[in-house]
Amino acid sequence: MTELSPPEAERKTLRNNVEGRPARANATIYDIAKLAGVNPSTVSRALSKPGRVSVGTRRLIEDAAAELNYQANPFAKALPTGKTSTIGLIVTDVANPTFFGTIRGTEFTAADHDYSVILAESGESARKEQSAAQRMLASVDGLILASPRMEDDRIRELAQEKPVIVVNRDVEGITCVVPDVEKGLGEAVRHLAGHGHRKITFIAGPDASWMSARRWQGVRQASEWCRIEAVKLDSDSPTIKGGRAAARMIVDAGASAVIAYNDLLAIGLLQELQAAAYAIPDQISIVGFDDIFGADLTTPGLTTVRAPMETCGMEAAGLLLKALKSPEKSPFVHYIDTELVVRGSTGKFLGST
Amino acid sequence: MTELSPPEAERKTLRNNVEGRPARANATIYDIAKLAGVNPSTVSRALSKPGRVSVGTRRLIEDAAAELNYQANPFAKALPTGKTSTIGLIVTDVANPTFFGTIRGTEFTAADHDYSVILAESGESARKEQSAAQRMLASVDGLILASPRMEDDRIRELAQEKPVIVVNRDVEGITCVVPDVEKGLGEAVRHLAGHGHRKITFIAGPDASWMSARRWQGVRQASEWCRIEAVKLDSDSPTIKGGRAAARMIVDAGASAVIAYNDLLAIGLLQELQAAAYAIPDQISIVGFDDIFGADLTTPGLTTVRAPMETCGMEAAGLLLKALKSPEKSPFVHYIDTELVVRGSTGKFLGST
DNA sequence: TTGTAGGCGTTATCAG
DNA sequence: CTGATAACGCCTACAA
Repeated sequence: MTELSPPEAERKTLRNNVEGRPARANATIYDIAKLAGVNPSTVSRALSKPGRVSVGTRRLIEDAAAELNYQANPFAKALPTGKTSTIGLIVTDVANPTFFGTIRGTEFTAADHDYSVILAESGESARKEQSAAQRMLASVDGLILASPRMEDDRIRELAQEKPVIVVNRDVEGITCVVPDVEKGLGEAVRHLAGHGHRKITFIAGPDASWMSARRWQGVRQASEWCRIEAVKLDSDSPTIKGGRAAARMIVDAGASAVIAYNDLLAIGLLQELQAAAYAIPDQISIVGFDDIFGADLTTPGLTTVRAPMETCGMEAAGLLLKALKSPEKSPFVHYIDTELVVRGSTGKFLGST
Repeated sequence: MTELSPPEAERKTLRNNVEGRPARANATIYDIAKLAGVNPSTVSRALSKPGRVSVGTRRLIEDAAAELNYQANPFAKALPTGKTSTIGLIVTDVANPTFFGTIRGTEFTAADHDYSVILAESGESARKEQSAAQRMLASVDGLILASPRMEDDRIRELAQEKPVIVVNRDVEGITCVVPDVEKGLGEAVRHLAGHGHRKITFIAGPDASWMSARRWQGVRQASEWCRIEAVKLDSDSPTIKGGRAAARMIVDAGASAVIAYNDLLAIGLLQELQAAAYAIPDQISIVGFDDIFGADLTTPGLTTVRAPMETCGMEAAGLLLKALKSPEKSPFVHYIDTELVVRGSTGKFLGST
């Protein structure tokens, strides 16, 4: 099933080397040096800081490198310099659609700058998150923490070792990228108020989530401004299941309009309510948050506050890269605008039962 | 802007936190050696192959390591050994829900074995994919290619350098993990046939996609077996948009039942058809493939063939790790069962118009 | 069982 | 501008 005959000769040809050496292992600067007739250190220089070498030898070296199909060993490179050309990204849940955008954005701008991203998942656990971060620390130039669950102090400790960018949360002393919930939530509340709703129910996410607290605050403020009432209800988990479970609470609370901590919750709510023959939005209006993939797949489509996570990911990676170049900018919070996306799950309240 | 005063003394203090210091710069085996009063090489041994060292010194060393909060430098470790404890994962599109499962499964079992995964995206381009693979090659122990777009030969070339596992495609000579479309598709076709459909239209994915070809083949075979007709139609892109665009074709083709290359296509189709006032499934039955997140969010829910991608990811990572331990198992294709998930988008054909 | 001495592939610091 | 030569942190024969 595998090859039988000795590909010996063939191999030798493949690894075209000065003397037919086992060019197997990637060529090194020594090989190049030999081929170009210069000193290895000159090769290193020519390759890393061209300009500090004469044009002649430079071409010579570049040609040799090309011929040998040279590929610098990233580990050897990282050893003396400490720079790994890698950034670490930790998300709480790889399978949570919220993070797809973040992952993608990060990957995108990282690749764009010839950086690799190594990905880890914390599974919503502060402990796992921290150990993942710790493990990563040694092999990356910097870290992006998406919706971190660990304490502020831990994050600051990390940031003392390597540059850290936090997404989706505001940590004092750390540069953060966070969707500016106020704008979108303001739009949402006004939208609801404009449709005659006098009271808004907010379904919160996990207690540990900074974002949840922030969103609730946003809802409350906007409600105050609009002179309508706002109450908070807790959920088990920020998932579709959690949303379904929360449905009864909502009904019991006599809500006519609810804003959920996230789309998953909102979708679960929508499903359960519909299953119980409630008319959406006629009897209850539902607003989600995030505008994840699938938010427009429900019937009616989910009205939601869009948080452009891909932009956040790109922004975060960009900031991190910048921090790697010029150290120690004073940290700041970078806000990304959110906006209301109106679909079918919200409308005028047409009475109960 | 850098430090002014001689950090000499300070540094000394910072390191070796015997006195409760921060232990700033990572400790090395030298530090441990000093603290434990042994030779660095002994430390190395004690840490990597305990058992080749006396219990006494071992404890001594482990304690010292713990105290210094020692963390081996992965790069220094990788240099002499060549092992990186990292596996590379390349997907065509990070934002495509199909891959979420793969990513997650891979990350999961990798982390479980103390491996990191570094992620790259090819953007559907064989060229970008190959360059990504090439770049990665140097920094990983092995590679997982999810739905690769590059040619078989290129993949085999890669596999000659480092172990490679392919997901979602069958490449001769390479260990692959592929959903066994036959079973699920067979169920789907029988399901449709059982509902009176005599002709099935398959909407294909990208030409370059091995999977698309395979699925079409599966549909054709099952149709033959069921004695019904099967025709193939091409799509622009395997996305919701592509699905919407294909709607007219479908109608023109007079299809009563369609099986789409993937769920995205199916959802797009569903949306567009509904927008044109077609009744689903009364006038047209729609079957997707993958059972991505969101497939059950549509109304009616999408009947689809579920491909358990998370399992595939775990399987792939597992196989790769195994290949890393014991080299050169003969490659084989590992099939993962697919199954039909019946939801609301399929049913009896109730006549046209 | 433990210490000695090289080496892994690059970069960086000096001289020349 | 270029060539020696010493790190970088760890591994591994080989010797003691």
